[in-house]
Amino acid sequence: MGEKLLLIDGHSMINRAFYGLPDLTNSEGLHTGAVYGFLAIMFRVLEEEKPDSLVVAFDTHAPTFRHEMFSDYKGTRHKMPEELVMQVPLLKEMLGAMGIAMVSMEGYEADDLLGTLAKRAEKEGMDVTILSGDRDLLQLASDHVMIRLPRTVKGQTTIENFHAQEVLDKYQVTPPQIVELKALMGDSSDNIPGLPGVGEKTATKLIAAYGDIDNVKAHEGEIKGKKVQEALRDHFDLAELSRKLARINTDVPVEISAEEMKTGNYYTKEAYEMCRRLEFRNLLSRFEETEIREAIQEAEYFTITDEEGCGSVFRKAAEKEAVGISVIASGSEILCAAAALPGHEVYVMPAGPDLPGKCIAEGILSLSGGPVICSMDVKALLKHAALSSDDKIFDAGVAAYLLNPLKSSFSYEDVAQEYLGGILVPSREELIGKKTPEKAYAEDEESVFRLASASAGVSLLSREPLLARLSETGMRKIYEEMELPLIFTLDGMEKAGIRVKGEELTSYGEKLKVRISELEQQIWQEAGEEFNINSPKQMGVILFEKLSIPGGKKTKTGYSTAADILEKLAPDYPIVRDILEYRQLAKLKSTYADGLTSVIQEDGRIHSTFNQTITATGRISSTEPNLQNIPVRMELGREIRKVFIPKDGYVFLDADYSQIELRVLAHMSGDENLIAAYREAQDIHQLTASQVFHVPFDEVTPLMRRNAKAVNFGIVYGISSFGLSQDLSITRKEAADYIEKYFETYPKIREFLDSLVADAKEKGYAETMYGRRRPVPELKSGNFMQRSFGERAAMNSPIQGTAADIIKIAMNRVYRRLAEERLDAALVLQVHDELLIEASVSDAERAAVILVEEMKNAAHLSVELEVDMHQGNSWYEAK
DNA sequence: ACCCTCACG
DNA sequence: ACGTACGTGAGGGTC
Repeated sequence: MGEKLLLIDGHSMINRAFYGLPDLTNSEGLHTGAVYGFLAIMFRVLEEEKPDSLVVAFDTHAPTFRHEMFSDYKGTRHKMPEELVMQVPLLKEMLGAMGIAMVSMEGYEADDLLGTLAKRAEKEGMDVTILSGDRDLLQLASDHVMIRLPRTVKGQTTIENFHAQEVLDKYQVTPPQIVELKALMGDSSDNIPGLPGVGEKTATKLIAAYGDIDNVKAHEGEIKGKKVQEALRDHFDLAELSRKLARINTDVPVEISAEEMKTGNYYTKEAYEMCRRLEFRNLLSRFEETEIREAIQEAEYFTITDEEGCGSVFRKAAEKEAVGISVIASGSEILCAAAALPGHEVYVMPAGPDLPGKCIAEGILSLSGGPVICSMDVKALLKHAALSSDDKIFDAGVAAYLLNPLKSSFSYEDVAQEYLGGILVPSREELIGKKTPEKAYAEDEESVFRLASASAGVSLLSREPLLARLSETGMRKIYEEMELPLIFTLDGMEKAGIRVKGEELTSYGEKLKVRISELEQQIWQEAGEEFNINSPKQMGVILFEKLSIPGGKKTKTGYSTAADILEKLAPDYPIVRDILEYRQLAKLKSTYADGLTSVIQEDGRIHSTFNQTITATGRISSTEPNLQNIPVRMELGREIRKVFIPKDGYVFLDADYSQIELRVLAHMSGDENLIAAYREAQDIHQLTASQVFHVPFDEVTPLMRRNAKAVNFGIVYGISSFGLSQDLSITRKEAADYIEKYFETYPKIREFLDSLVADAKEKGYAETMYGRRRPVPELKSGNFMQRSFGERAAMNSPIQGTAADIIKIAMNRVYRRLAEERLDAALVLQVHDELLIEASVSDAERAAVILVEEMKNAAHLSVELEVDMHQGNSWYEAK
């Protein structure tokens, strides 16, 4: 294979990085985002291409031969914003520090230098890659010159590659003809003039048919379209000029030796120092973790296809200090697994005739008590191998979540990007696209092997850097003592599931269906026409246009038909009342009656998934189905809870914290008044009303209590007078008045909330009592709305998050004690401040004591944690 | 894919 | 002036 040369279009790439990525500044206020973006993509391409030589070309300030030809020519260096101009010397300094060759030459653009160097290298038999953001470079593509154009779609950068053939495929013209195209259509970004009336479509058609503009001119008479004919006749000189401007000069007298271009070690001391100065933390780890990069790049891969081989892999793994494991499965059936061992070895084990999935599972289980078992998702692993909470495990997904709970997913490639210095691992998307691993496995085993290997490898290699970051951020303790045990607690709940009376759920649905049909007819009659009541758009038109009900616009897309709007209209319009009832019933039927029925498994139970790495605040979430939003507030919906029942001979124990968030607030703020209120009161909202409105406790009216309760909620959410006014349907002024009175009564609460905001502004994150962090980047926003949101999040997250921490502690303790004391009882649900246990009748009493005790004692605050517990033969009864 | 609506804490 | 309460997930409609 020939030598490989990588050429980078310096200005176009830094421009791309500047506009495509968020700006960064270091602590001295230096703008660095574009430099970072440039380096990130450069490293990515370097690792993909592994070139033997590398040159970065830059434009100069001086006018070029094109300006001499055409005074209006703009070129690529016009009008760069100051923040970007400042970064060019920084980039050059960094490249210099890394020993990377740079070229620029007065009178020529970077394009011309790239073209010249590419042609020369090609002549010498080298393969050339040009990295640029500028499509004009496509004219240089050939069989040995590849143009790579990065594109960012939804935050994901992909690179489009063009040899001559791809140019032809995509543009219907050869690379040299790109110039002819531009001659006809011009280019507004360079200010290259085009022929009037000729756009991309016409230009492509003409060049594809005639080859070049001279031949187009020669056949002027045949060309359809009077306008185009006229343009060719009157302005052909313009096209000739544009062609000259567009054509890259591949014969520039640029001098650079082969020796200068040779790649060496980029990770020099100078470059390291500069990364420190610019605060490129991700890049820094590249310098520190070259061994890790080598590990991935130089790992040896083995495929194991029989039991014996599988056995020896796990025996070998058992001797190691740590091992990375990933499993690809279809339901409960293992398709393949990968084990990554220290020392750059990765074993892929596809299940097959000589290697049953069960053996792989046993192999994983055999690691129990041995090495640290590392995985991107330990809970998923537990579905195949029931490791114990005493085993040493590392969960890279959970660790990465704690370090940044705002990310939507914790894939191995993200973890590699952030914590392994952006080492190159094939991304999931590249390997299997949008297909499920199951489907991809059926089509192409190999790609799934690589997926499993990458996942296992990254989980192993990321352990040290992730643990180090957890220690640095003070979250090592909650990782180890709260989140790791929780994996087993949640796994237990998922495996337990909850029994559901399927037939009753169905008949409940049918009952709803009858009433829904009645309402539908009624509504259509009242509307005077049939329409889709489920469509807010159609309903908006019916209500606010056809029936001229006042209530006007609300959303961007049209009329709001949300319940709070409709409720205000209900007293005056029967149709609105019917719609509200219809909506309620339709929701119950689709989401709950039908939705839950469809997820009842063969054991007659529903097994939800409890997600530990989703929420910004530290709460858990529940999916497929969501069992944390089963109706309770309205009686009709609440009835659904009657179908959730314990198995025969068992009962439900349901315990929930009473106002845990408000109690957390009382404790964290240290407000003596609120603390005292909790120590005395039967009813905190009534007492708040009494103190805020200055009336004796016994004279608090229901309305006053309701208002005080809303204020209490509002405080927890990060109070705003607007929000409160909406909730209570009062004016903003009245709401502001309530808030003011509240803060007068509980002065330390105001101080506390202010301090949360100030703290988060300074540190960039909000923090729970236990040290769990939630970044709040919105606090830095110049946008008032965004910033206000950040302030509310900074007030709410420590409160909601601390409550979440407390119930996690309680869950783990309950789970452990039920097991240790060998009670016939299991946790089955968590609903943020509520735990549900299914206990055998004989052990119910003892389980109840454990449940209440552990919940109350999960934290010792300056106010008691009060717990209400009920027993019942359905969730409905136990609540 | 995104919006709207609505169920829960 | 800005036009919102905090945190979730699911279903249905629309483009």
